[in-house]
Amino acid sequence: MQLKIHNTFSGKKELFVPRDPNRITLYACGPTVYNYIHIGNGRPAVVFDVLFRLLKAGFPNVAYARNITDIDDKINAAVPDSNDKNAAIRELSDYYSEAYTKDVSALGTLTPTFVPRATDHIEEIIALIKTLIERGHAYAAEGHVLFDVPSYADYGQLSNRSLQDMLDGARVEVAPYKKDPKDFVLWKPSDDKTPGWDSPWGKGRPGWHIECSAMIHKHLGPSIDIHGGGSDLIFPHHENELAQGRCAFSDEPFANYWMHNGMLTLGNEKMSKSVGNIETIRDLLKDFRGETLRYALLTGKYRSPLSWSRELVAQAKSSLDRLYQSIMQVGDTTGSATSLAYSEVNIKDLPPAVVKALSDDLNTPLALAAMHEIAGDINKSDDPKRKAELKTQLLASGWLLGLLTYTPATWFQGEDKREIDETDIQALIAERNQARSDKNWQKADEVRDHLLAMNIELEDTASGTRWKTI
RNA sequence: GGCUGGGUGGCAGAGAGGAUAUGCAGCGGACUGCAACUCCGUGUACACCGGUUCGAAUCCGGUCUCAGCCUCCA
Repeated sequence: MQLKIHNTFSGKKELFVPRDPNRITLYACGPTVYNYIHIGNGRPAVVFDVLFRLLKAGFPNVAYARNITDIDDKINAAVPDSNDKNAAIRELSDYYSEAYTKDVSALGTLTPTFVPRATDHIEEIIALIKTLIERGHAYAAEGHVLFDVPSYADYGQLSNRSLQDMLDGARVEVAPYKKDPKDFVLWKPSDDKTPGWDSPWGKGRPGWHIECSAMIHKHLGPSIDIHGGGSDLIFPHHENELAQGRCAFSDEPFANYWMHNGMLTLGNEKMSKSVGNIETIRDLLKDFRGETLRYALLTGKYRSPLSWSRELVAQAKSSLDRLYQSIMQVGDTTGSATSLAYSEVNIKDLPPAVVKALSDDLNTPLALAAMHEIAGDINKSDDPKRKAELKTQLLASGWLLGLLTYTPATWFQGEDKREIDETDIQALIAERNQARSDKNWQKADEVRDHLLAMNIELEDTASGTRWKTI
């Protein structure tokens, strides 16, 4: 597979050369769990899920880790003071951790190979901090341990900024125990109301950044192929992860390729909790299927900002309808019914246009266009054998993008929005068809309008009358 | 101020020196009892100003403008 990846580190599109073709390693930053995630948080989950699927189709073994950060001061702050605040914090992070998994699963993401949680890796984190101190890249001060930024000459390489740039207009926190204003916290002291673990530096908890370095090391190794996340993580999160990884583990690149997805905007501004312009996946799922949301997320290239709107989702729904319509046209009797049957598909059995698009730095809009070409060919062909072949291609492509997971019947006749049950629909259709054979058009139209008022649309085909929920 | 990446038809969004992107919506036609689905047809689209070139939306320079990061953020 000739996969090209835009590498944030070099700022260029590069040919992907695995460290070991027999074990591809991919890490994507997951959420800090203290509330429901919004659709912008879902983007990296979906984008790196597509990458995971593509890699799986091209390589025998792909190890994909997507972490959950369940120790953070924002989580602590989200819980009111109480007798057992620690237990309450744990409960909260457990709850939102499950909510996260549920939400991204609704977006059709596969379960990653590893879903490590920060609090399950305190030992590794402490060991990592020890190593950094031993190697002269970190120091303890007043119960804290700090990373010594000036000790790492390459600091700033990933985010392409010089130390001087960072100081200009800097809003870095200047604490008395810091040797340098840019030094960042690896470990900080905890009081009784804050979760903490015993450590050589007293009871405390890890800072942000260090948990990712530790989990990557444990599950994937000292160096990995691809590290991904949102573009807002480039600095400082990934820069710091990189510094920790390089200083602790090896002189090899911490990650060979860094990939960053662009932000979703809502109303000309980045969707973010602090601005308040968010749409949670929970809320969106009340009106749309997860697959529709996923399609909407994939209509833009992952690196570009994507302006989110209900209209975008509505367009995604119509576009998916077209794909499902063409599959339905072939009929359920021929071949597999959904893309789920193609989970073991190999790159060589997929439509070249789709593979080519995705291999070019995950060009999902182009891949979707290729799928629509296939759908159009299905509709235009009158050779049943050819249609069946094309349907196979379409569904296999669907697997790669995580779409077309429904049977057409379920897609169009799903129960989520229906206000009438199926037997009644069938009875009304029979009534209307009787009226039609009597050439009682007025009656026939009345029945059709009646159904339409209940969001049921009819299609008279050569093989009978079909209905769908709109 | 520094660093990124953008500005494409009503909307979304690819492409990237000479090509029909694709989808949604609209319009005309075929099919249909009428529709729906589907098919066929349909858009002087590439922010602006210069330059390079036989030829530029695509390259170069400048202008305007938008978003992101520089602080927690996906």
